[in-house]
Amino acid sequence: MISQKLNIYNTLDRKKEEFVPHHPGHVGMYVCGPTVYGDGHLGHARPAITFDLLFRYLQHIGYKVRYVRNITDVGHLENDADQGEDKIAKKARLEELEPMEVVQYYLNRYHKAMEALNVLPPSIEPHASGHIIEQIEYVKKIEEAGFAYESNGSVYFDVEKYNKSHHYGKLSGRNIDELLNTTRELDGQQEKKNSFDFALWKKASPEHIMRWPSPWSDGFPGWHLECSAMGQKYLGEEFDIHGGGMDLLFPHHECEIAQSVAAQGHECVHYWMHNNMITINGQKMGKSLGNFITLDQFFTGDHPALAQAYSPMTIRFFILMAHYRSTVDFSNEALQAAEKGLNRLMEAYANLEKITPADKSTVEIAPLRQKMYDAMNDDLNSPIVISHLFECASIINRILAGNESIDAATLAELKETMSLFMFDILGLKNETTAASDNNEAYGKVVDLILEMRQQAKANKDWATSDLIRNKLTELGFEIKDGKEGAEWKLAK
RNA sequence: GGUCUCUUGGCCGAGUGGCUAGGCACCGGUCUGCAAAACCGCCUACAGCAGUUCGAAUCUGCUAGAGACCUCCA
Repeated sequence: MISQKLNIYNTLDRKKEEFVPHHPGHVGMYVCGPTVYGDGHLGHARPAITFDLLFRYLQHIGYKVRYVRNITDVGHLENDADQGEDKIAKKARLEELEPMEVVQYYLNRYHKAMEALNVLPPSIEPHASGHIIEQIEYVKKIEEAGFAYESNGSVYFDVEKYNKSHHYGKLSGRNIDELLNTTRELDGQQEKKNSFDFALWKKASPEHIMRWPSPWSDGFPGWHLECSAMGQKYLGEEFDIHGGGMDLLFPHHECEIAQSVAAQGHECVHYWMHNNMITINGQKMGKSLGNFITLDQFFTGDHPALAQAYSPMTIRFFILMAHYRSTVDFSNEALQAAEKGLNRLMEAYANLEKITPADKSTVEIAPLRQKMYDAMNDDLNSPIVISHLFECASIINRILAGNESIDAATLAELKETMSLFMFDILGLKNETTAASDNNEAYGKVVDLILEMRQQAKANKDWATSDLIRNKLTELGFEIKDGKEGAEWKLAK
């Protein structure tokens, strides 16, 4: 166990707090996962990467973490549908597929994208559709506690009653009076006592495909229930961290708090963490606005707004270059800057192999290492960690240029520190070397060509030398001339 | 309309009362046959106005602009 005092920003109090786990040595964390009825876009990468960073760091500093990230495959209403049919059911009818076929298709693609982004799989990835019984039981508990009422086969949460003994709106900083006039007309509104009441169970209309039997009606669980039910099932009545996007703060997370307090008499989450949005032209990238770019489109470059393809690691690095609670604006310029910066770090790391240790060291690594820990402990300040990694890169380059020297022990420390923060904690990985190192014969051919160029240079045959270099560059190689011959690598 | 947040150099993006990150781009230099890469140097900003303070990008107020949530959305 590495002793680190981690501070995280708790949305509940709007300030940074020291993280103290409920059970010493263990962390339970729940993060709202995707609704799998479409391809993941850049916005989906943000919480995945943010909480992957937290997951990795918590494990690194010695916690045993159970990380639950759900898959939403039922329960959300389609707002543009006349009868409020289930999103997945609607998509299924359009494509004439089984609802679960649609779910499986997009889930597979989601997993593939996450793997490409080097996002570790969570400990448990429960499906809402696999937890209907738990959700029904949860509704019963809320009913027994007197905070729910049945109306025409549906069950609603009685917000007004709840608010008499608790504060509905404590997380999002709202109060019930403000909500009175600002709630939208929805299907089933006439069944509710108040417009701000939310559904715990919805009776299914005859054409609704996804439905389950319940004490109240054949129907489906309400919008906010799955996270409460599955969080409790796998992490207990009280657990440490609940994460998700800021756009889920209200009503989703607010309702979760109300549900858990109603069902079990107390709150269950100690730290609420929210990642900010990714914007495009200053506006939130989102499904409803139709301004999203899918992750696959980024990887292939196949989108009118993209000047080029961006590798998964460029996307990951781009997201980590900003703090998770800041908005980050998408642009080709910013992505290209991230790509170049990442290459620089990776090259510097690879260049560690070329360093010959000296007797004395003119550089110190320990203070840098501590600064990186400090940054992580300060609410996961990944941009600061990255700035120190660039400092490491600069040190390596200065050593190679002969401006600094390093002894063997410090060199080992430098390598270990960079590897720890770049690969283990930030979760970056080297994409380029893997591509160029894995075919020996092919590499030797390139070496041979460069040897021939070296001959030409020795003969001062600049025309031939430049021709070879230009042709290789055209083919996507990057040639670097050094004192002892040339080096090459495959440019991306 | 209500609630909340943001506005940092050419671009991206940290930073919350004095020590003024980092990346990308630009420019100058070293190196090179020429380039590239690398190294050295340069660029020193905090929307505007007023206030608090010995001192403010950082605190307070006002003004302007932008965004989020209030409806499924990461």
